[in-house]
Amino acid sequence: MIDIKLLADDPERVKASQVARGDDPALVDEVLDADARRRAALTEFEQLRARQKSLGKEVARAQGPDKERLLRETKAIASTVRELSASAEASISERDALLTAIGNVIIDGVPAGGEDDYVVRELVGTPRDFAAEGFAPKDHLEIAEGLKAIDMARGARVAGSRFYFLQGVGARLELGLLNAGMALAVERGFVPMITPTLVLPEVMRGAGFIDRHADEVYRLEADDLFLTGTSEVALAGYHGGEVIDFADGPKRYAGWSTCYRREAGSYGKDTRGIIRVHQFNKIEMFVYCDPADAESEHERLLDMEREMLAKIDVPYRVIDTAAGDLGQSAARKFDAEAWFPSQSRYRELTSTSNCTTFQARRLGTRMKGERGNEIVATLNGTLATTRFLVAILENHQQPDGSVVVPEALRPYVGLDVLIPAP
RNA sequence: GGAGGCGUCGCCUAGUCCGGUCUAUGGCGCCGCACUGCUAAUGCGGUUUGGGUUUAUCGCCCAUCGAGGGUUCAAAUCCCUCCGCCUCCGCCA
Repeated sequence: MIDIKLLADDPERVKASQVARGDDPALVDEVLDADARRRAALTEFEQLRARQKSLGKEVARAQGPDKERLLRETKAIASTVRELSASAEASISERDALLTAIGNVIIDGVPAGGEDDYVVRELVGTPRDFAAEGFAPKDHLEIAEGLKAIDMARGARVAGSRFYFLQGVGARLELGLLNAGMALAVERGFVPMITPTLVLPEVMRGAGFIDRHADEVYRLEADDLFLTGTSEVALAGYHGGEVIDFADGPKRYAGWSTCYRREAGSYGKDTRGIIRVHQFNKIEMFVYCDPADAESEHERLLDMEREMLAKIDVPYRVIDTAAGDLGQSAARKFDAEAWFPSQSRYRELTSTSNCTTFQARRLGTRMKGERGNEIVATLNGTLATTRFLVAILENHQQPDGSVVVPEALRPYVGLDVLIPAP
């Protein structure tokens, strides 16, 4: 949720952000109007409520006819107090409904526009020249089938489309990758966490996954719980409602979890292999910090992602995502996209978002500041995920169908080369 | 799954039976001031969080006793639902 004070103090800035996102700038004034109605309704209620309370005290003290008279008076206003209370509450809900429709205010420098309006920040490595090597690159699934590393058909039989089994060297590669990621996180001072993957509605909402992503999320109706699509949700809820002490620096966590996504809006997209699936594993970094440190923490997360991409040794680029392609909570987002030889293009492998105070405000996560308790900033970023396997398999494939394990992963995978099964 | 107990403003705690001087008691901790060569001790004052009013301060007001409903002129207190923790019983990987 955005800070209502910012709307009042600098409405033009918020409107500019809305325009850059392709959202409606008129919302800003609608929220301000709704807030004025909220204050008016609240004041009206509070004044009569104060009257009711002071009458109540007199009632307690009074005797005889005085008491009768006071009781008549206070009984007369009771129903009005109730009505005013209800309309004050309604005015708050109306304001909040409008307020939650406004996305986080983008950071200066974020490119305006939609999905295709990103700016490439850097380009690392050079795609392999398979033609020069004399063979055509296979896609990750073809390679994986040769290695008996991924079984899509049985995945579909057991759980439906977009499910799969990782088996043999595929399972070992994933475990090795995730362990390498966790080791890096620990080395850099992140607290390793294995998080709940089912959370309460309030946590799901707090993390920002109900308002705009509702149909991408699995919900267990019988228990009113949600399956999380990332450990970001549980880690965002971890310090919900708390006042954090940053004396020892930001709180940095690395959450390991299985992730579940309905992929409702992506029928027919990336149907082959494990690029887009309903269930996968991921190590997600999550940081709570002083808002003043948020941008430097964002760079730190991006550095972590670069290190991880260096470990798997694939060509990649980093893009500064355009405003319209940001999540509701993000003020800026950097994606690292790896080269997929089978598609001859870069595809997202990691994504790191600076949510500034937007997410923490809804979650009620604060810190001791100079002016009392202040809302903290939160940031998140991918460290390693199942999709990395696609990039590893395709970029390190050999003409004979084997795949060379990137050197940095070998101690974790326990293999130097993945050899096709007989 | 069943039975019972508990949940109070950082921590501990009084208050709940029997609704109204609860503007929630006291202690610990913490902050400020005084006294003192320093520390300690002592004394005095302050110390939930959000919101409204206010240029701001001071102040005043509203809400907040696990959460949400209800009863009532009035709820920490009575009723209902839910959540969490503890004890016992049952079932079970």
